[in-house]
Amino acid sequence: MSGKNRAPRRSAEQQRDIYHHGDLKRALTDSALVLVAEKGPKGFSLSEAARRVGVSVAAPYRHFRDKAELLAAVAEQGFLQLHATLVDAGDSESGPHERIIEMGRGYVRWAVAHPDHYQVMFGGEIVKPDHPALLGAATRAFDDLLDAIAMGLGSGMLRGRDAREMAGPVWSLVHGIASLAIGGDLRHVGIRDDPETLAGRSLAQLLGVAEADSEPASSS
Amino acid sequence: MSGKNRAPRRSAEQQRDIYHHGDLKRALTDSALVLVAEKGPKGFSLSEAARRVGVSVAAPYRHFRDKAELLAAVAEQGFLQLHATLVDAGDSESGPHERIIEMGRGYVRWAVAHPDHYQVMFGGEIVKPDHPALLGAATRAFDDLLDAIAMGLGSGMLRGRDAREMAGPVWSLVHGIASLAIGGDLRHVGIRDDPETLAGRSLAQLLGVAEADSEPASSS
DNA sequence: ACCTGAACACCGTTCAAGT
DNA sequence: ACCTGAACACCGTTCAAGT
Repeated sequence: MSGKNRAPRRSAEQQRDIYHHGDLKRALTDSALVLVAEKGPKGFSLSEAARRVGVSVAAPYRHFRDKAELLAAVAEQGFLQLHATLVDAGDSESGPHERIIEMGRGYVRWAVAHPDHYQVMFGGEIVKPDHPALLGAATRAFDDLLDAIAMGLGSGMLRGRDAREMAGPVWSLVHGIASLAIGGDLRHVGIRDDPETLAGRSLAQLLGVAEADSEPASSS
Repeated sequence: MSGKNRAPRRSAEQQRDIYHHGDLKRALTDSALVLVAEKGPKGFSLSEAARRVGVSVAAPYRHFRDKAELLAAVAEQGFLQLHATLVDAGDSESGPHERIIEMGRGYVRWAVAHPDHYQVMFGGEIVKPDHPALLGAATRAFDDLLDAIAMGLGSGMLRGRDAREMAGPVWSLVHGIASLAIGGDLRHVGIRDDPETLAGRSLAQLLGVAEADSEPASSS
């Protein structure tokens, strides 16, 4: 009796068997994340991700509709990390201008530190509404900025009408700096400032405030 | 005698023979441009470009080192068009602020009108310094903006220290708007303004000037 | 339920061979 | 000098078949 009697036969591959016990999906996204960081979003291939994780090239299709859906999962992870970075950056400041500026600096810092990941998130290979979880994660990151602006408006210390209307230029500015810095385009035209510094200066200019010298003087 | 006696045998393919009389290079870039506009930079393939132009898939390698070099030629064409657009936009204005704003609007207008072309130019598939002609064309477009700022500084109507330092935020802002608009990201977070309008508003804010209502009132 | 093997159509790139 | 034909290694995706 008992058709389930399967003792662990190959002890060398024990870990692998356990790893894939319903978690091939996570294993693949982890592998994809590493591959994207190693060879860039262009060099990433679904086949290699499958090989690395020890399954056939057809196996991923049990967990992802296609390559784009796996990349969407990678992008989603990126937005979660970016969200955490923005929350951290915003927490360390009290005034609305400084808060927005520090969030912008944090945004650019994360982007240039993870250029390939950032390119997956914004490289245009994925249509975000096709992947609800990705769209949600992206929206959450944007909401961090939106909330900071709304708080500033509410306190009266920031002038403006609508938070969403004000968030457009701010996001565009930091995304533009991140994107051009990653592509090397700023450097190519002789702009050699550190991107994070450039973000701070640009945001101060956009918000119409004099810029603090480098890092904030104190946190008290 | 005469080994060159080759009368036109296949009249149907006469045009094609003439077309490739030393101009396969141009034929391929033209074909690539159409393909990129039709199927996006992602869907573009060197093989299909060759097929469309009526040569074998190996033929392009006589004229381009690899796929990237053909894409670089396409990107170069894009920067030439963008340059022309910026010159046009700048010519129609006299004050430095208005000039810069109109150039920014022109930049975004061209980008959203040619989204796939723009993605080839900034999608990160090409390393610009590897293709001197491309780098030159890109620099020329950036110089349009640089010149407008330098003129404003020279006339004293624009305040600031260094033109290149001021160009960074301006370019980043319009590139960010163009890029996020093309990716649909602005729409996804509820920012439904026309990108060109957003560019005008954002630049006015960055430059610290009150914005003119929509289009400039008159050209005199 | 989940994975493999094999197949399909399609790439980018190389190279000997043709004219 | 310029192009073809054929080959190579590599994709993404599908599907019958295995356990």
